[in-house]
Amino acid sequence: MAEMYIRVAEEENEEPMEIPSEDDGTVLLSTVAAQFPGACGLRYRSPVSQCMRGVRLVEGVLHAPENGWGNLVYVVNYPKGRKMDEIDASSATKIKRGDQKTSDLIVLGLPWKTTEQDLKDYFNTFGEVIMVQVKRDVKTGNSKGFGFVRFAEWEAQGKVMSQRHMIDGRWCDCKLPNSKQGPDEPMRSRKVFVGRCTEDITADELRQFFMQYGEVTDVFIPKPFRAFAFVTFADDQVAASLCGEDLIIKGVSVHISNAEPKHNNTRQMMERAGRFGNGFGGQGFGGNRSNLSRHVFGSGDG
DNA sequence: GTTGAGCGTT
Repeated sequence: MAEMYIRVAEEENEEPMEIPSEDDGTVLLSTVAAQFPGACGLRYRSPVSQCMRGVRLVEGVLHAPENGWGNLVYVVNYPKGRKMDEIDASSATKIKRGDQKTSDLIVLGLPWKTTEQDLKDYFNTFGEVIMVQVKRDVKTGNSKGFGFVRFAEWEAQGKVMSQRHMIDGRWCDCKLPNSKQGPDEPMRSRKVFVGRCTEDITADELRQFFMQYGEVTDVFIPKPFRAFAFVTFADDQVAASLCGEDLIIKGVSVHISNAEPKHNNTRQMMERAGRFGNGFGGQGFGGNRSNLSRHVFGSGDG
C-alpha cells in the first residue's frame, strides 16, 4: 500500500492532523502517541449509527474499520479519559508548584561522533534549546557518549522525555538526571517487572503493547537475554494496576510484578526496608530531608 | 534462565 495518512484530532471538531499508516494499512499507536503524547487508542463517529466507535487495537497496532480508514476524523483516547494537559494541570495543582520550570535532561547513548551542534540541531525541532553539552574525556577530548539538553518550554521537555530519539544513527534516551529527580515526593513505583519474556519480544513491541494502558516512558531489556524486562509508565497508578497480571504478548504469557529497587544505593534500600519514622532523627543521613524521599526505583526510568 | 548501564571538572 502506498503512503497513506489518516486524520486524527484531539476532539471531534478540532483541526485534524494527518498521521502516516504502515505499509499494511495499519496505524501504530506509537505513531499516534508521537503526536499526541499519552494517547492509548482512537475512536470515531460511525456514519451509520452516529455513535462513537472504538478502533480495534491489538498489541499496539490500530486496525482500520471494515471499510478502511476513509476520510473520517479519528479522535484520540487517553487513559482514564483524560487529556495530557488535564493530567498535567491536575498534578501541577496537586504538587502545588505553580508553573513547571524546565531542567536539564541527560541524553544517554549518543554516538561518539555527535557534537553539541548536532544535538542542538536535532532538539531544536522540539522547541527552543537553551543549552546543550556533550560530555568529553578531559584528556582525550573523546565523547563519553552522553550529554545534556535544556529547553525553554516545559512542553518541549515533556515531549522529548516521552519518546526515544534517533540521533546520528543511534537510539538515545532523554531523562531527568539523577541529580534532579523528584526531591519533592517519593515516587511510587512507575516501573513494572515483566517476567517470562521470550527473546523475540522486542523493546519496541513491549512499548507498543503497554502503551494501551498508559503513557510508557521507558522499556528496558537486559542484555544478554535473561527472560525479563522492565516497563516504566508516566503514571504510577497504571503500573500498580498491572501488577499480578498475566498478559499475552505475541502469544506469550508474561507475568507482571513490582519492579524491585535497583541494588546500589544504601539510603534507598533503608528507605524501602521500613519507615524509620522519627527514630532516625540522628545525623548521618546526609542531613537533607528531601534526599530521604528521593525515589527508589532507579533513574526515573532507566 | 523472573529484578536493570552509563549521570554533569561549573
